Amino acid sequence: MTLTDKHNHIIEKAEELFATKGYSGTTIRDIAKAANVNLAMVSYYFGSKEKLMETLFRERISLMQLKIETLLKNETISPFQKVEIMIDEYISKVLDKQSFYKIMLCEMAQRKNKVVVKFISEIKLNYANMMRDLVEEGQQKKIFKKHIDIMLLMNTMTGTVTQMIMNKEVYREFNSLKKVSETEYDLWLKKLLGDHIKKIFKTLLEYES
Amino acid sequence: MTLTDKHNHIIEKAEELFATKGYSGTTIRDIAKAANVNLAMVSYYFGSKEKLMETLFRERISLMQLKIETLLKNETISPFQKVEIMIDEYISKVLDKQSFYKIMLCEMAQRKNKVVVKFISEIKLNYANMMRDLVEEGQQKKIFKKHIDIMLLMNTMTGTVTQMIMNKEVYREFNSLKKVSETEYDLWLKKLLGDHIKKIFKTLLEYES
DNA sequence: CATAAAATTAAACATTTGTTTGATTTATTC
DNA sequence: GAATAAATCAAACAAATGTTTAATTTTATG
Repeated sequence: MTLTDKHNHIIEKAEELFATKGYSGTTIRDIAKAANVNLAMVSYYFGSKEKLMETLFRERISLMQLKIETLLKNETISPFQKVEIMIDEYISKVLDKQSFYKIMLCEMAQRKNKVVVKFISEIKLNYANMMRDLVEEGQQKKIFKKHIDIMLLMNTMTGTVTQMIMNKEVYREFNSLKKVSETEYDLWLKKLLGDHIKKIFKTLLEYES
Repeated sequence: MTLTDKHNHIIEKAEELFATKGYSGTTIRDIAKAANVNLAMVSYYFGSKEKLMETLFRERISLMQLKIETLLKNETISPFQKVEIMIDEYISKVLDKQSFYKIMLCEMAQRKNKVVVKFISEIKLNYANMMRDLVEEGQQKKIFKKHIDIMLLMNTMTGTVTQMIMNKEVYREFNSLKKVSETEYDLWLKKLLGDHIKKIFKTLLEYES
């Protein structure tokens, strides 16, 4: 099924609404109004509300895939530099698609839609497998420690990023930061998260020198 | 408003349902059936579905509060040992109340119910303030580093725990672990998470020796 | 331009929703 | 034990829900 501009427009609006009101909390009428199309169009284009959700996931998940084949082969950069690149790429993707990540989070908590859960599990495994490849390279070069719990490590990364996004307001309040624009804040957050997670990964991965 | 056994029974069932189906995805009929009471009883006892949710939060949030006044005054244990105790206590509470934490997560992502968002923000600030006190003690004793981002640190803890809970199945699959009972797995998870987070906190808080 | 296909619409459909009602049963109080 | 209050119930309510229909408009095709 190839998606037209109309499809994508509806998906975009649905994504925003699902993120702020939840799947069940969002009505087809909400989506139709936000997308400026007739109520019947949603069913006409996607079949049903559930199928719209699944199409949204199919569409977004593919964008979320990390690609490191070329990165892995590159001999000019160190294993940990590769890990750093992967961290940066992950943070960029999440900050770029915050709405979708919120939906993913809630869907994973509730595990209601089996198709959606499968998508999320797959991307989780994809991330972990990439990281495993990177870690194994570092281990073979005797730079990284043995017995690394890859998925625990990944969950520290994904968890930290998720929490920082979901608690932006609380973070600002606690640190009494001045109000800046959303994009400006996100840019700063990207740097903060990158440095923080890299520091954690460094101590967990590398041998003390 | 003092809660009777009947109140608590309905709250408990509602909690389970909200966690697995979401707030909007759960109907009053669902709750009534699960609690084995008449449909009208929910409104009779709580006023409305929304007020039931808020009562649930008021009830659970108070249980979640960390208490460290006595801990802070205790001179016989080191600042980092205090941090370790706090980490253990947090993990225990979350693992004990996984359903509620899932609800918190989704509610914080959606920020629809202002009363609920306020409760969650308060507990977040409560945790951060406790940690700030502990960190400041360690800093005064020249054991902890300066310029610690308390809330970033806390979000790494809460995020890691959350992700490990939400991705239990994926974790097991990735590590091809054998199926054990839920409680058995949680006990093991508690240890794993405790060690992991303490290690992270140690490197982020203490000066290298 | 005529015809077929695709897109769009308002209206209707049957369910499901949260909440209320008014009667009935149970518990409490004097 | 009568009177009052609290708890429970089935039924009803209007509003909202996802989906479909059948008519109309727009677009594409020869």
